[in-house]
Amino acid sequence: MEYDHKKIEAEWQKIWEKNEKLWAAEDFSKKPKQYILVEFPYPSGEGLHVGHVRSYSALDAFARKKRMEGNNVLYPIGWDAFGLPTENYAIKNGIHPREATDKNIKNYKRQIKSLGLSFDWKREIDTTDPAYYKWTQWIFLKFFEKGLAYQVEMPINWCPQCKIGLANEEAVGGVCERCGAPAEKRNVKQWLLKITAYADRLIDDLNEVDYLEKIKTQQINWIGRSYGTNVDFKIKSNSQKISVFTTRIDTIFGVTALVLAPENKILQDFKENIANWPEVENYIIASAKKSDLERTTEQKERIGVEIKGIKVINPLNQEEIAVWVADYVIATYGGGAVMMVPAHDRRDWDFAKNYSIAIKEVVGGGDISKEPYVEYGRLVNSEGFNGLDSQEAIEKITQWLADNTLGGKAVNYKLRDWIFSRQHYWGEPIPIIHCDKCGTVPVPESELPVELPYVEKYQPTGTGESPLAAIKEWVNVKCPNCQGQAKRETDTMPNWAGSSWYFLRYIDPKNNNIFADGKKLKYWLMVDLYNGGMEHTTLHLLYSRFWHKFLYDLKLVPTSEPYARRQSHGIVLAEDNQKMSKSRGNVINPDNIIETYGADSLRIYEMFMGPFDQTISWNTNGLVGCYRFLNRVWDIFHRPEKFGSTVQDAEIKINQLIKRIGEDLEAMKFNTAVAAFMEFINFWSEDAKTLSKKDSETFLKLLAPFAPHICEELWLGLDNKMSIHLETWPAYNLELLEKGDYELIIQINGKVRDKIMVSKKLERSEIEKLTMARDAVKKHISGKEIKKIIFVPNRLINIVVS
RNA sequence: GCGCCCGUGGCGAAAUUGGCAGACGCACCAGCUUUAGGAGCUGGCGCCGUAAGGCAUAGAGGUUCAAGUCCUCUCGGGCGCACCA
Repeated sequence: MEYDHKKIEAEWQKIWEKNEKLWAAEDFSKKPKQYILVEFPYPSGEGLHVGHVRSYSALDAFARKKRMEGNNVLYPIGWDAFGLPTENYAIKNGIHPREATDKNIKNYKRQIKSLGLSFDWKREIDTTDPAYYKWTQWIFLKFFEKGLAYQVEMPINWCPQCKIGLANEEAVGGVCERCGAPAEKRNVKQWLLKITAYADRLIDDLNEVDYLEKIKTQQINWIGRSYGTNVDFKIKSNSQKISVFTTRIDTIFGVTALVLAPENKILQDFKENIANWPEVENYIIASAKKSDLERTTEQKERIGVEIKGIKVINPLNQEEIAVWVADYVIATYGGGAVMMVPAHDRRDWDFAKNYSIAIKEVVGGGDISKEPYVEYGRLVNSEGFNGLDSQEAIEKITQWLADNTLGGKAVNYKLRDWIFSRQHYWGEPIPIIHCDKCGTVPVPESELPVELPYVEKYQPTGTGESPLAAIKEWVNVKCPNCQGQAKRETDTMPNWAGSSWYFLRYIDPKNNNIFADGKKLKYWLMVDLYNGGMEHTTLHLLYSRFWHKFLYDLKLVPTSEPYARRQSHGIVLAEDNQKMSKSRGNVINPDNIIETYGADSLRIYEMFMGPFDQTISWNTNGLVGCYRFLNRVWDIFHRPEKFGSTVQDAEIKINQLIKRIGEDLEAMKFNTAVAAFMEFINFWSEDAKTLSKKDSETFLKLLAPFAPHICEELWLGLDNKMSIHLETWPAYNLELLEKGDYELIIQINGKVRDKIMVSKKLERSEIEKLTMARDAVKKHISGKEIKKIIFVPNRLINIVVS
C-alpha cells in the first residue's frame, strides 16, 4: 500500500475539524494549565511564509506533547492585521483595507489549517475587529487617565516625496521605507506613552523570567540605563545654570568647554545675550534640516559654533568656560548638554582638535599628546582630589556636589517615551476628542469602540494629518463634556498597539464587559512559553511587557510579567541564502510543498533542518529526505513480518527513544528529536528486528506530535478506535536503562585501542581485570610501566603508561 | 566604536556539557532491482596509507590521564546597539 499523504491528510483534517474539543483549552480545568504562545502573523497578501510554518510546527509538537502529558493546553492563534503594508496595498490596488484584510486572513487560515496544527480556533482574534480594538482603545484611555499618555509637539520623520509622516521603524537608516527618499524632520503634535516611567522595572524584573540571555541583554541595552552624576554649571553674570549629566565626574577638572545640542532650549532663551546669534541660528537651522542619517554619518568631522557672550563657571575650580553648540550632542539625552573633556573622551578630543580648544590631562595613565585616554586612572591636576583613582574620585566629587547643592547622583536612560501617533488610516483611532473649551477630552467608555469610518478615501492628505482628518462627518462631533462643537483626534495607533496585549484576549476572546475576565486571567497567566522571531525581541517584547505592567499596577492582571519563558526561532532563508522575496523569485510556497510531499513531511523537515534558534536556508533535497523517512515509517507498519515479540535490544532502544524525545522537546531541540526517530526506524528495519504491537504503538505516540496525520492513520490501522492524540505520553523504564550492558571504551594514553561490552553492574576491579586481559591492551602496554588507571563508570577506562 | 554569539566532512549538522569527533539527513560512488519516479533496497563515503597505523573540529600556544568543549592570543563570520557624554 502506498503512502497517500493527500488522502490521509485531507481525511483527518476534516474529522479533527468536526471534533472541536480535541484542541480546545478549557477554562478552570483541574488539569495543570499550559499556555503556549506563538507570535500571531501579520496577514499579508504574500501568504504564509515557510518561516511561520517552522515556528508553528515546532510549538505544535510541543503543545501536543503537553496535552498527552495531561495538561490543559492553550495554544491559540489570531491576526495582527492593522498596519501600513495593507494600507499601501489597498491604495495601490483600489481595494479597501478591510476587504484586503479579510481576504488575506481567509487565505492564511486555509494555509494554516492545511498544516494540521492544533490551534484552538474558537479563540481566534483579529486586532482590526472593532470588538477587539474597543479594548485596545480602552487600555489607551487608562493610560490617559493615569497621565501616561500625553500629547506634545515634536519633530517626526517626514517623507517629502510621499508627503506622509513616518514612524521611526518606517524610516530606518533615515530614508523612507517606501520610496527611499531621505526623511526630513517636521514638527507635529504627537501622542506619547510614558514607557520611561517603567524603565527600571523593565530591566530589574528580567530577573523573574526565563528568556534567552541574548534577549535579556537586548532589552537591557535598548533601555540603556547608566548611572552617573548631574553637575550644574552656573552661567556667568546670571542666576541661571546649565545642568549636565556625566558618567565621568572624575574628569571635571579637565573640562575646557560646554557643548549644547542645537535643539537645546537655552539657546532660544538667551538669544539676546548671544553676540553672534545669526551665526548660531544658521547652525541650528542647518542641523534641523539634516536627517538623522546625515548627522550620524558625518561623525568624523566634528563641526560646531562657539557661542560668544555666554560663559559658564566650573563649580569645582571656578574656572570660566566657553560654551559651544554642536550637533553631535543629542538633544533628548542627559539634558542636551555635555561637559567637554577632550583629554579623556574620543569625541571631545576630535572636536577640540578641530577648533584648537585646550586639552587638559586630569587622569594619568595615557599619552594625551597622541590620543585621548578614556580609561580609569589616577587623578592629576585636580586640586584636592589628586591621587585618587577614578572610581573613588567619582564617589567623592559626586558627594561634594550633593553637599553643595550643585548636583549629585543621577540615572539616565537611552529609552525615550513611545511615540504612539500615526498619521494613517489603517489603525485603531485614538479615542480622544478635542474641544476648544474643555481641551483634550477622552471618549466616554460607553461610546467605545470609536470605529474607523468605512470610506473610499484613505489616501494620505499631504498636510501631515491622518487621512481621517478629511472625513468631516466623522471628525466633527459634540464634546462629551459641554456638548459644544468639537473634533475627533484623527491620529491612529501604531500596529504595536494591538499586539501589546493580544495574549490576554485569547484568555477571554468574546468578553464584552472587560478585555478579559480576572478569574480567567488568574487561571491562565503567565504565558508558559512564548515563541517568535528574533526581530521582535526588543520592541514588541518591551512594549507588551510595559502594557502588562501597567495593567498589573491597575490590578487588572495578576502577574507583573506576562511571559515566563521566551524562545526565539531563526529565519528561514531561500535556497540561495537570500531573504525570500517575490522580486528575487526565490519564495517557497508552503501550498506547493504540501501538495507534493504533504503537511507531515513539511512539518518534520522544518524541525529537522537545523537548530531551532538558528537562521537556516531552505533545501528541497533535505525535505525529500524527510518525505522518504515518512514513507519508510508507512512501509514498515505495513509489513507483518516486522511485528512479533520485541527483541531484547529493541526494548532498550524504545525506552531510550521515549527519554530522548521528551528531553529534546523540552529543550526545543527538534532537529535531534527527528534524527532519533530516523535512527530508530533504521534500527527496526534491520533484518530480524521485530517489535510488539504495544511497542510499535509507543513509537507512533512519540511521533504523533511531529507528524499527526500519518500517525493517526497508522494508529487506526492497528485496530485502535480513539484518536492517537488523546493517548497518554509514554513513560520510560528507568531501571531498564540503568542496568544492562554498555560499550566500554578502552584507552591507552588517551587513545582508543579497544571496546568491549560489559555489564553496568561490574565493579571497577573486575573491569580492570577484563581490560588487562585484552590482546589489544597487552600489545600496547607490554614493556611499559603503568602509571595510573582512570575509570569513568559507564563510559571508559584510560590506562596511562610511561 | 561598544556589547553578544559563532567557526566541526562536498553541504545542513550531531557530540550525554571535559570522556569513541562526524549521529541523522542531503549530495556523491558501487552493486542489486524493468525502475521514467524529485523511485526502492544493500554497501561505501573526513584526510594520508594496500595494511598496521597516523593525522584531523579556523590558526598558534596552554591546563588535563583525557579538549570541538576550559584559558590566552591571532584570523574569519554573524547579530544587536550605534555620537547615549
